[in-house]
This record gives sequence, structure tokens and C-alpha cells, in this order.
Amino acid sequence: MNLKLSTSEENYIKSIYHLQSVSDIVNTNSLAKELNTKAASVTDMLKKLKLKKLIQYERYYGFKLNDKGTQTALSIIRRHRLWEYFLVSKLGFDWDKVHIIAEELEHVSSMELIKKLDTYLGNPKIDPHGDPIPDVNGRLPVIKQINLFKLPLKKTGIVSSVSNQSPQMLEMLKHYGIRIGSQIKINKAFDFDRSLEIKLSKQPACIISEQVAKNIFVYHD
Amino acid sequence: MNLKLSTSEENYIKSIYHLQSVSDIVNTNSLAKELNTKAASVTDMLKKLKLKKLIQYERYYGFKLNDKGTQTALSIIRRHRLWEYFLVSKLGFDWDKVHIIAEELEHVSSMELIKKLDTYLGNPKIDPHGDPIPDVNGRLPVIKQINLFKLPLKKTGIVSSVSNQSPQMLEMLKHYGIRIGSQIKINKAFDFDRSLEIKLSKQPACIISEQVAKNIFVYHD
DNA sequence: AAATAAATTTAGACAAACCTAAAAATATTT
DNA sequence: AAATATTTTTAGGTTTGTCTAAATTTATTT
Ligand SMILES: [Mn+2]
Ligand SMILES: [Mn+2]
Ligand SMILES: [Mn+2]
Ligand SMILES: [Mn+2]
Repeated sequence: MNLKLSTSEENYIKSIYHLQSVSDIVNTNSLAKELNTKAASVTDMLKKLKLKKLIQYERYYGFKLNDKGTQTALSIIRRHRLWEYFLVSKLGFDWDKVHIIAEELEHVSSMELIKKLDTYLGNPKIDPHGDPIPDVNGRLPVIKQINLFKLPLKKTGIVSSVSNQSPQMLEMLKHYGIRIGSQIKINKAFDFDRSLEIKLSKQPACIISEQVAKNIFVYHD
Repeated sequence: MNLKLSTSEENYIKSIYHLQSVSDIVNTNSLAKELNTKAASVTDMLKKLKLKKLIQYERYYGFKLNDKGTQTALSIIRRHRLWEYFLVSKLGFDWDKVHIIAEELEHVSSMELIKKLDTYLGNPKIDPHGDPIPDVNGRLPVIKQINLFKLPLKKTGIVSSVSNQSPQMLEMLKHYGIRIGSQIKINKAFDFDRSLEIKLSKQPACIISEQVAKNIFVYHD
């Protein structure tokens, strides 16, 4: 039995992982929808993944990743997010364009490549969408992120994620020059409309509305 | 019929191109050998590539790339060599390790990715093995390279290729700090043993033997 | 407790890419 | 010109990953 996983097998493993982290009920249909395929194809693949000892699976009963499967998923997610980070920070892609490309790059199998890429990028801990990047051992860094409103005045935070990723929101953030990784400080909080005057490094201060601010999360030590 | 080429189809196209550039006699068997596959599989693929109008093919008679096929090949080679350049110049891989990895990366299909990668790398013209990188329009840059011995004294050349790529040779070059793309100048040529005193930017001058020098090719304007 | 609905699995097929073994075409000896 | 050798193609299979349609199991109504 082949040790190396195919692109398809990897995509299934990753999708199961994601569905599991969102809800406990991971079933054949939801997985089929996630992967743009049919329930019958999912069943076929579940049998194979069970044979490869990556999932627990009893027919009609349900399925979930076992330890080996979880580790595998984390390693694929690591590759995916490192590539996303590369595409944004080095090649200058907008963060809403990188997912589809990383979906292909994540399947390039060289261990050495990912090790060197990680070093080259400076061992980043969060990807351009604010999601944590698992380390070599599959451990997810704990990112103690707080809502921008909870950041004390005049204290520097680093933008770690944005909960609304609609094109409209991304357009605004781009206009303000706010990105994942940006250093941000609150100069003043206005009670009247809960707007905030913020200061980003190398940029003049500006004011953002409550609607924008409440979707921004930062971390600080 | 699917417009996008599969990884396999791309590998076949690229191999045909390479065999054609080496010898006129490109036949089923040589292609099978090049691709580590069997003659029967090659015949199957030749039919498909003909259907996709990438090759001229008459059974028992022979085959070759047509214009569309040649352009396709050059575009794959462009991706391959840009990735090789990236792996060496940015990630610090040794040049003898990058081919296998680029063999996978070349199949990632985003046009935008290659455009941005090219810009990021500074539009390089030669890959780490000294091979020319086709431009966006599939044109191969003409690299007027000369043997290091032909480089006039005190004139700067750029190392463009090395004809001996044995591990022993690569080890020596690494020790001297000589790489594809290095700026190199000849300070003095010794008649006694035909050794050369050379000067690389940011390095003290050093002397290389005739055996080493004769394998080094440079280009200069 | 039936009846009905929903979810899941099986049965059977298909395309892509590969294989082995045999047949057919072409090339080279004798 | 035959005989032999080489090259290439076909015939028929396999594996992977997909599909539709039908069967089976489980869940929800009535
Ligand atoms: Mn993927
Ligand atoms: Mn992401
Ligand atoms: Mn390849
Ligand atoms: Mn190369």
C-alpha cells in the first residue's frame, strides 16, 4: 500500500479536519459538498482512508480523523498557509487571491522545501487570513488575540485576523492600509459613535467606524 | 475536450521538446525511456496529444511538436526554470537539488503566479544550471556565452553555465563561492599551468586550476 | 408502529494513465 | 528475396477517482 498520499487523498483529509473543527457532525453529505463532489465518491474515499489508517470509519455510523490523520492534516495545512504567506508577503498578492493557488502548491511533497521556505519567511506564526500556521511537529501556536476594542489605548497590537472577509471589507482595509501583521495603535476612542482613531506605522492617523473595528482582531504580548 | 493540460500531458510535451533539441530522431522508444514508462503508454499519449493539436503524428511514421506544442513546451520550461532560480537564489538550495522539486512546481497553473514570481526574481535570464529562461512570449534569450579563458583580462563577466556538473565539481565551485550569476573578473593568467587568478565580487581574489576554469562559461556584453 | 423522508452505501460505468503480451509494420541481415 | 530483428501499435487489463441510479439503513413523521 502506497505511503505517499495523492492530491485527492490530501484534499479529503484536509476537508475532514476543517469540518471537524467547525462542528462535531461531519457526515458524508457535508464532506461531499465541501469537496464539490458526490456522496458516493466520498464513501469510496472513506474506505481507502480507513485502509490507510488515517480515519476511524464504520459504515452508516460516521467517521473522524485519528491521530495519524490529524497529524497529516496539520502538515498539509502548514504547507498551505506557508505558501499563502509567501504569496502575500513576497510576491505581493492580495490575500483574497492566494487560497486557490496555495490549494495546488500545498501538494508539492518535498520536506526540505517546506523547511527552507519556513526559514526564508522568518518562521511566521499566522497566515494572511489570520489563521495560525502549525509548526513542524503539527502544533498550532496559541494566538491570544483580542478584539481591537479591547486593545488598551496607546498600546501597540499586531493585526492577527479579520472576521469579515467580504470583498467590501477587504476593499476598505486595503484603503486604510490595514493588513494581517500591521502594527496598530489606538490614539483615541470616541464614545459618540464608538469610532476609533488609529495609527499604523508609516501612515498618518485615521478614523475607522465601529463596524470596521469590531471585525479586526489583534494580538499583543 | 479539456483545454487545461494534465501533469502527465505537460511532462510528455516537455520531454518531446528536450529530445527534439538534442537529436532529430525522436521516437517512441526514446520518449518512453526519457519518461521512465513503456512504449505502449507513449503511443496512447501520442494519440491524445494529436487530438489536442499539440503534435504532428502519423502512426509508424513519427511525431514532432507543432507550433502550439512548442509554445506550450516553452511555457512549461519557463515555469520550471523560474522555480529553479527561486529555489537556489531565495531558498538557498544547492543547484543539484532543485530539479526534482521544480518538476512538481512547474505544473502549478496560475499565470498570475508566474508573472509575479518573475518580477520578484528580477526577470532572470538564465537558470541555476546556466540554461536560458524563455520569456512570457516563449522567446529564448540569446546568451552569447564564452569560455572563461576567452574573457579579456580585467573585464567583468557573469557566470552563465558550468559544463561539468559532477558532485566533485559542484563541491569545488561552492568552496570558491562561484555560482551561476556570479560576477567574475580575471586578474591574471599564468602561462605555466594555465591557472587563473580570479576576483569575485565581495570576495578576496583566488586562483583556480585549468581543469576548473575550462568548465566555466561566462557572458558579457 | 407504519409510512415517509433523508442519509448513506453499493452496483456498475467511465476517463485517465499506466501496464503486459501479442500483432503488425518497418528495418536490417543473410 | 527471405529470414530475422527491431520498433511501434493494438488488445485487453489494472488502478485511481469520479459519476448516476438503485438499494439499504437510519431518522422523522404521522
Ligand atoms: Mn489542495
Ligand atoms: Mn489561509
Ligand atoms: Mn514535471
Ligand atoms: Mn535547470
